[in-house]
Amino acid sequence: MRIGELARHTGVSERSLRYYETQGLLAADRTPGGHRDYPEAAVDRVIRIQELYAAGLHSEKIRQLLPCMRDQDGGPSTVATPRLVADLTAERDRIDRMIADLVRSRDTLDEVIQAAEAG
Amino acid sequence: MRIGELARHTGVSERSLRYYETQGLLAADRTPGGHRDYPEAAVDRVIRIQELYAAGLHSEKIRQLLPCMRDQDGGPSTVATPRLVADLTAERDRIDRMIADLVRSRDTLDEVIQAAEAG
DNA sequence: GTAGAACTTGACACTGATGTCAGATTCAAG
DNA sequence: CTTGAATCTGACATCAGTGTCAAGTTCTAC
Repeated sequence: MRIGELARHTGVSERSLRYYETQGLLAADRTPGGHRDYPEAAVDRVIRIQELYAAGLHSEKIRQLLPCMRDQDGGPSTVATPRLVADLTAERDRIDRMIADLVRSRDTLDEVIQAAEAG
Repeated sequence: MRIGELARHTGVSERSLRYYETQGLLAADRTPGGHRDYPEAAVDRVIRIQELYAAGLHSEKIRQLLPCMRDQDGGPSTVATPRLVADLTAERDRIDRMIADLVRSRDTLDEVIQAAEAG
């Protein structure tokens, strides 16, 4: 799969896909001419990466995390080191707080929206 | 209440509190010498503002939204215009998607953490 | 082989809330 | 008063992913 197709399938820009590669998050084979050639599994991986970015993780953490994730191919996965587990636990808690904040904001918006629709 | 105390009570930096003022989000009385003097209700308001920023709303949207929120004092609140309601509904849906993404990321982290603790 | 679409690398810009620093002023307590 | 803590304004930096443009190369279909 070429980069344009992958971009279309994931909704992630080509620019970002190339950036992910420089960050060591997404490998690609190359055609003889140098064009990137992605496997099918790249679609799921890119979506995961995008989600983790949205969750506020930085490239480095994602890079450490990815090999520990259960692969869609069912391939072998590395086990996280204690240090990484500690980091990820902190991230997990941060995400929990973020979710709680978002729910409160959503409730705030709902309240205003409903007040307007009722008025 | 002075800015330092407000910062301590809300966990938001003085820098940010001054910035909120420039954005029209947070008004303050002034002492004769020019120091800001906040009412008690500012604490709740700042926390709300912070949550809305965290939810990805920009200053302008928050500025439009704030007068429509039910005030902690139970004071009168403006009703959102149809245009604003449309905007807020879009934001609400975006936040919903964001929450769903975060939950997926949290699950991903949990999976890796649990795999490490089991291993 | 040729035209046009797709891809390559590299560089620069931007966003927008927040950190930080400097120099001046005000406040509060002794 | 005086002194030190707190606050003021203004300016500049930062972060990190992403947008965008340029000039050149490769791919694909006719």
